[in-house]
Amino acid sequence: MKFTLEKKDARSGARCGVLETAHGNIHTPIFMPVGTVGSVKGVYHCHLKEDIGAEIILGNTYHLYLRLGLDILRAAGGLHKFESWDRPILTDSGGFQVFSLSPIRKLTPEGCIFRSHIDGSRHIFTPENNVDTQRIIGADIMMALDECCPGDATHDYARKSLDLTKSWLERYAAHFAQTEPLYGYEQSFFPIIQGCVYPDLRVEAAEHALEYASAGIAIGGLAVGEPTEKMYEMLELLNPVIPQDKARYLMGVGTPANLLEGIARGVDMFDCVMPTRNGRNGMLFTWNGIMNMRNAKWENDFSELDPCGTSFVDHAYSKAYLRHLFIAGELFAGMIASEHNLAFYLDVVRQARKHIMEGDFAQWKDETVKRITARL
RNA sequence: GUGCGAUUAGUUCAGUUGGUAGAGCACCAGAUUGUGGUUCUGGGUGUCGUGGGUUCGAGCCCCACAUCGCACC
Repeated sequence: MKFTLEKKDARSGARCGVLETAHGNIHTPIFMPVGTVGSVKGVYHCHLKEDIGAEIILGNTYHLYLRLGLDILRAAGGLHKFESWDRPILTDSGGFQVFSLSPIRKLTPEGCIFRSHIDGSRHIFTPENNVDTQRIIGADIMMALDECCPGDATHDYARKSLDLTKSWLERYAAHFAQTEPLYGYEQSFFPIIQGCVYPDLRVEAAEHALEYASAGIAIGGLAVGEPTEKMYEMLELLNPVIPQDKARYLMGVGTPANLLEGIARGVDMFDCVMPTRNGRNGMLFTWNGIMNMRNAKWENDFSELDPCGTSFVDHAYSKAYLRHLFIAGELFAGMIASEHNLAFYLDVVRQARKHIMEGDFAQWKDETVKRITARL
C-alpha cells in the first residue's frame, strides 16, 4: 500500500493525494461511509459505487466478531466476497465499541476484557487476536487496537491510557509482521495517535505511532466529548509533526463543517455515522444548510429534495414526500436520507479536492462552512 | 321500549373526602461524531358530551337530553 501526495495547499494544511490499495485507488481527501456489520445501512452497494461515489467503506471488528463470527467470515472468504464489495475496506479494531457499547469492560496490560452488548458473554481483545481477526475479515486497512480515551479525562488518566495504547501498538505491529494475509492480497495497518486533549501526550503519541506507520496514520480520541475547538487545536498541533508522506485519518469525524476544517488542518480521511444515522432520523445535510425532514414546515413543500444534490434521490423525490415517509415510519425514508447524505458528504470531499487542486481552497472553505451550517 | 355502563388532549385512559385537570402513545421542537434501524432532552395541544340545578367553588353530587356499548322485553 502506498500513499502519494499530489498537491499541498499554499494557504492551509489541505492536501490531495492517492492511496493505492489492492482493491483500487482512493483519492484524498476522502469520506468513508460506515458499514459496521457488513452493510452501509439502507444503501445498495451499486448505489455506493455509482450514485454516491464511495471509494472505500468501513467494517467493524467488534460487531463482525460478535454478530457474525470468525468461522463464517473465513468460510465466506473474507468480508469483500461476503458482502459483495470489490473496492477497499477499512476495519476499526473495536477499541472504540468496547469504550462506547460494552456495559462492563476491564483494561489490562494483556488486553481488553468486555461483555457483549448482545448477550452479555465475556470476551477479550488482545493486540494479537485483534490482528488475527482483522486478517480473517480481510480488510485492506486494519486499525491498531487502542484505548479510546474520553475527551474529559484527566492528564493522569490520559497518561496511563496512552502507555497502554503504546504497548498494545508495539505488540500489534509485531504480530502483524509475523502473520500473512489470508486471501492473497496486501493488507496494511494504521497505528492510532491518542493523548486526549493534552499537547505533550499527543506529540509523544504521534512520535511513537510514527515508528509503526507505513502508508498512513490515524488520529483517534477526538470528537468524544471535548469541545470542537480542542479538536481543531490538536489537529493543528499534529499537522507539522506527521510527515507529509503519510495519509492522515481522523477517526469518527464528523459534520460536513468538521470535514472541511479537518482538511484545512491536514486531514486526508474521515469516517462518521452521522450521514447515515442522523439521516435515518430525519436530518439532511445540504450545500444550503441542514434540514430536519420531520419538521411540519415541509408538509406542503413539493419542491425537489435538494436542487444542488448529486444523487438521483435529490431530483426524484420532494421534501413533502420524504417528510411523509418519516412521519409514517417507512423504511424508505431512511434509505433516501442515507443515500442523499452520503452523496453529499462525498461531494463535499470531491469539491474540496477540486479547490485544493485549483489553489483556492482556503477562501472557498470559509464561505462554504458558513453556508452548510445554516439551519433550514 | 326497559335496565345498566360509558362519554375528560389527536388517541387509549387516570383523576382521591367537591378546590378550574394528568399519563402512555401520537404530535411539535432540539440533540446525536471509529452505528444497538436508536437513544436522550424539552413542549400539554382541553368548551371534562349538551343544557340546567345544588354549592363560596363541580370533571366529581342531582335532574333532563344526546350519543355509544351491553343485557333484557
